[in-house]
Amino acid sequence: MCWFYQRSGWKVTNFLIRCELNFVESVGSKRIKVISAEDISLVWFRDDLRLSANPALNAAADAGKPILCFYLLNENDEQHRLLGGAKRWWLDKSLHALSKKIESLGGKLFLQRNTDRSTADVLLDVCKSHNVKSVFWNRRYSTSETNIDKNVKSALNEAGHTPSSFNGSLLKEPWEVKTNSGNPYKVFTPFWNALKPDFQPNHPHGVPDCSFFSDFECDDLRDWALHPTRPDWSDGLREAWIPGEDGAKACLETFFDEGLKGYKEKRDRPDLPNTSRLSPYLSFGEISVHEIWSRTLQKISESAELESDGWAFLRELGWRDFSYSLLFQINNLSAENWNDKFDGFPWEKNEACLTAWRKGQTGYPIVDAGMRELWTTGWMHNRVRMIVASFLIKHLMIDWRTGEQWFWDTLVDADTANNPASWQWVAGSGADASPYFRIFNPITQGEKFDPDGVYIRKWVPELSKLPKKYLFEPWDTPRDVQKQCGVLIGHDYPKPIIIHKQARKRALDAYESLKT
DNA sequence: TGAAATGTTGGGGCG
DNA sequence: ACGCCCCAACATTTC
Repeated sequence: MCWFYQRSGWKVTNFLIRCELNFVESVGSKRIKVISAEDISLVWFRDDLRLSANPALNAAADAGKPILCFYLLNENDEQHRLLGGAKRWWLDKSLHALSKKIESLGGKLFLQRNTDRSTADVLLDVCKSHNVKSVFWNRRYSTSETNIDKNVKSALNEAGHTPSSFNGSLLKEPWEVKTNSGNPYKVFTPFWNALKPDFQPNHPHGVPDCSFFSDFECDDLRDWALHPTRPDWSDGLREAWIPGEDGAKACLETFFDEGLKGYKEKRDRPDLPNTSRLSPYLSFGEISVHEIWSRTLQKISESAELESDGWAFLRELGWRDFSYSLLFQINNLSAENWNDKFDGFPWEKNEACLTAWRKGQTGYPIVDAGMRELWTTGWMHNRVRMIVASFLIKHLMIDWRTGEQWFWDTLVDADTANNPASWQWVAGSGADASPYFRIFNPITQGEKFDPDGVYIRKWVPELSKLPKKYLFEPWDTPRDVQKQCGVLIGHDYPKPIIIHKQARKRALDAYESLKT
């Protein structure tokens, strides 16, 4: 069982406390030197771990002063949601890549960890110590993050520094897309129709010409111990991903070469390579969404047959902005139902079922394949995310927040906005949400979207020899066929933990009770 | 960016 | 030739 809980809450917390002590012991010996007579600029990297097409960095370059590149690992959890295990792994690699890139340009990334002070105090210290005049960053959009950033901004202003912020991660700022009456959209399609026509990508091109400030001592990334140990469960992640800006660019090109053509239809097929897999890069800001937009438009203009596929892909970028606009409007999108009717929903507590879901042992092959892909690679195909989410929420009737938290811990692309917005969409509590009575059938969804069973056989190898006829409902396999295929249902692979038809009825009854 | 139940239609088998 | 049944295929509605 140990492997299983390694990434979840309390162990991570204990782990952090250990590291915090180490840090406190070692920090006293470090002296931050103040050597520069000339003032410098600071670029505060957060969810924008890239040098190219980075508005904050470009603005700093335009200011003409040497640039101090700064990253703060915020583990002061009163305000900030701690990263899950998979993202901590990714962050480690991404910061390493960013450091190398900055070093190749003659600079250095200032790494600092924050466990007990306010972010504003940390920033003020750094600015004072290094004679920083101007501070540049790209904006974040959750309430907890905007609160932090507001505090930092006013603290810097009071102390005589000059903070300025930019849009580095969205197509448009949430407050820029409004209905005629001036309110934010609550339905995706009109939101998209309002955003799409006059959107002009405006992130700068390439890496700006600038000089870096690197005369400082800072934390060693290795001491942050973001990489998992005891056990190191990250092999599957390492095989699946190349975090960092170069990996992001390579990923985009691969998608253009192998996935874009046919995207509109095939993006729903987990057995095919037609999704972009850009989500983790986007969530860390390793690639500019404006750059993706213009490169896609360029592809469309080069080849007319990519028109509908290209726009289907851009529309998904629109969903990302839509999620952020919801995040921006609500105090805590991962904790509060967007639609407060759901506050009274009779969620079930069932640890055994929850564990089976997390481990990919529900007895429904398409669900288990997805959950195992997630555990192994830190990622899951979008169609399968909807299926497993629907299964947890509607078949097991477990609170969507529980699923959202599991995804937060295990996804390399766990996104502040997309993750909770999508869970709420499936639950029916979200904006423009899937109607409550839309309950995925985990058998027919498998048949429809993994028609040859390639995806299921890959991730649920114990079923790999089953003929297609039984692959989606393995419990119906005759005993002798089970023996021939080397899998005993109920022994080598679980019987379904819940009967679809009964679960469907139970969910419909529960949702019905909301109305009264 | 569903699924299931229910309703309708039309062709073929058959008395 | 006709009515009747069966049922697949499709359409509509209901959850």
